[in-house]
Amino acid sequence: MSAIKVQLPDGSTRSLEEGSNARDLAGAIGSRLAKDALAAQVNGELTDLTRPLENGDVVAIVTPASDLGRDVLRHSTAHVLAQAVVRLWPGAYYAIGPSIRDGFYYDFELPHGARFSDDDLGRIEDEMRSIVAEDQPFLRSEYSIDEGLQLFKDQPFKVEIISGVGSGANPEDATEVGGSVVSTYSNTPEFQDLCRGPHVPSTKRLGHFRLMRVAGAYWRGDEKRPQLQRIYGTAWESKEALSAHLTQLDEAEKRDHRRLGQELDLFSFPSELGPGLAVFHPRGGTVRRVMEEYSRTRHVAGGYEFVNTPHITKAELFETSGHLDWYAESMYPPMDLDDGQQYYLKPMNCPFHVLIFKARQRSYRELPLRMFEFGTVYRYEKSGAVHGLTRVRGMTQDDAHIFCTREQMAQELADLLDFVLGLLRDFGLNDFYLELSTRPDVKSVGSDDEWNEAETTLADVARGAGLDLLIDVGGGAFYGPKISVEARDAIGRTHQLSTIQLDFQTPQRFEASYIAADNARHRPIMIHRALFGSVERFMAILIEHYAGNLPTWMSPEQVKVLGVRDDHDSCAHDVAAALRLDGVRVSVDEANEPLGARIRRAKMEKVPYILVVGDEDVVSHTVGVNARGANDPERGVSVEDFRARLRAEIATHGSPELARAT
RNA sequence: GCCUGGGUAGCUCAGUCGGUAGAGCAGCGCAUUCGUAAUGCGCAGGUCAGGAGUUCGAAUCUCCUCCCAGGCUCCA
Repeated sequence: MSAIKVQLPDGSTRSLEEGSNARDLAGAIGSRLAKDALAAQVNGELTDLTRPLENGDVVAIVTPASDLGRDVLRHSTAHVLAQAVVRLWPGAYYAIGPSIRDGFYYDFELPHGARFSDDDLGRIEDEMRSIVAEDQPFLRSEYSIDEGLQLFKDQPFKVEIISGVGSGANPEDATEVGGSVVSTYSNTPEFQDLCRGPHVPSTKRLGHFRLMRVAGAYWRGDEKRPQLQRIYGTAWESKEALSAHLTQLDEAEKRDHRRLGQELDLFSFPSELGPGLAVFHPRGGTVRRVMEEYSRTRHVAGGYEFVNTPHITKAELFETSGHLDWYAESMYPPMDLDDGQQYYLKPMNCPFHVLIFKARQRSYRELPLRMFEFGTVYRYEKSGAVHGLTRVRGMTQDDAHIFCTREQMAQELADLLDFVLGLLRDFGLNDFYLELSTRPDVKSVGSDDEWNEAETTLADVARGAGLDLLIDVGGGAFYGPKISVEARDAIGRTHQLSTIQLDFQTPQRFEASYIAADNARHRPIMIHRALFGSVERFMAILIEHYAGNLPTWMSPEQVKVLGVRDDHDSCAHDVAAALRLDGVRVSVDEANEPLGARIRRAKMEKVPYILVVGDEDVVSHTVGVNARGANDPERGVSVEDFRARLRAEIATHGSPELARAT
């Protein structure tokens, strides 16, 4: 009997009989591993356990509690979902069912125009559990393209995928099939699915899943093609992991900015105004004001000048800029005025800033010229796209446009990236990576040379920042590529925040120029940049990042002072007055309710500091300090000490709580 | 825009078979004077999202519109 040798991830080698597979290997290593094994990674390629190994292969056994393992079991759970749906709705078409972050989905079209409703999820889940209990093996078979077409002749979506692979029309289908071989998995003769694999050995290895929701999804993500119904599920390697995930979803829901916005009385969306139009209440208005004031201060220091522009304009402006060519659909419809002119609400600030640049002749000595505006724009977002403060129809951008020479742009961009990251850090975000979005396939203007230069310049700047850099192919604006700063929040979610776009086109379209040292006209280049993105969205992200516990410097109310009895109220007012001298936002909650009730209310309002004054404090000029997030209140803190502490915390934008939590 | 689900007091929600509207919190009034997350009693609060229809009778059934949620598409 000849033997083969395979290499393990730790570098050691094992001898196996010829024809052995990864399951045999796992068994040879240990019974525990054999029991856990879900799939294998052979020379970097994910495969079933049953595929025969070859001499010299590098083999890793994939187990459930790993990213690859979860991926495999989620994918297999998606197959079980499809099988369950076909059992319950004979004749259902099933399209694709990949694993995704935290789970999986599968897209279906039911016969006779039937549709899933939320109530169906329970029955489907029950059916899936019986399939799991039946301990069905996942068996792989391989066919030619023609055989595959015959096999799935009753499944139009599968036929399209197989034909697509044959013709090479959809390269991404190669992830469903594999090259020119059509592979399938069947658990029982009743259900067979087109799939590249790999899968777990048997359905009994699954089971810690839950179907989450049903949603519409266009076939191949194309809104012109039929809309299928997608069922989303989550699946994990253990009951504990599943329940931890569900708990985390609950936690995320508790910090949802829409919920906190209501609970903390920050903002609302009056239905009288229409979708995606928010009003900021006094408390939310305070947060906004603090954010804007801080941003202004930083921009002054950063060499920006401040401009203002109107909210509506004649159509001509957006014809020149090109926005009407690409974005007319998502602009509010024009107003037709008596003079025959059409006026639009502005969806962008940049063309206005170009006009300011053009208002007089410019010299190279003025460059870089940095114009900043909190510019309110209106975009007619599709009704299904609006979402809380993060996707609205009226928003204020912290928008600036920098006009500079080609020689200046690399340095200017590098300085800008530095400026951006510094500002974001001041708001308490500090885990970043960058994304470079390149020229879109169709929606774009300009020459290849210009785009190449712009992309190369941005890429160099991005790499110079020393952060991870991802490439988002085709994700740029129509006039130029962009760098976006992505930030991870306190619960690990990532948000696209600042964008920096390099634009050679707009100055040309508007024929902007400056006089250079050679006494000739030259074309400036333009950098578009927004740091918050929009004030509304950035506020939403911060609210969720801090779970509503905004750091003291941003809190709508920073201190609440409570007297123990009503004869302490005047002392409470004195303390508040002293703090107010320091610019602290402070109020007094007078003692006509029990202290505990007032403490509770202040806690629910997430006030950073609750000060209590009683008999001892009146005598010794002290307060009791109940800090948000601290375990125990302090007693007998001198008013002067507290003032100094608070001043320092506010000045440094400190967040003792977040520091405590991490 | 499309698919699914939803809209009852300021907020969170209950409301059975179609029989005429309910709780807790918040608000207001009175009493209570208290040392770190809920003092007691009382009062007031509703076009059941809006409109049309079926019915002796509609929060409840049907249709249309508006708004919200989760997705898909889109996101300068």
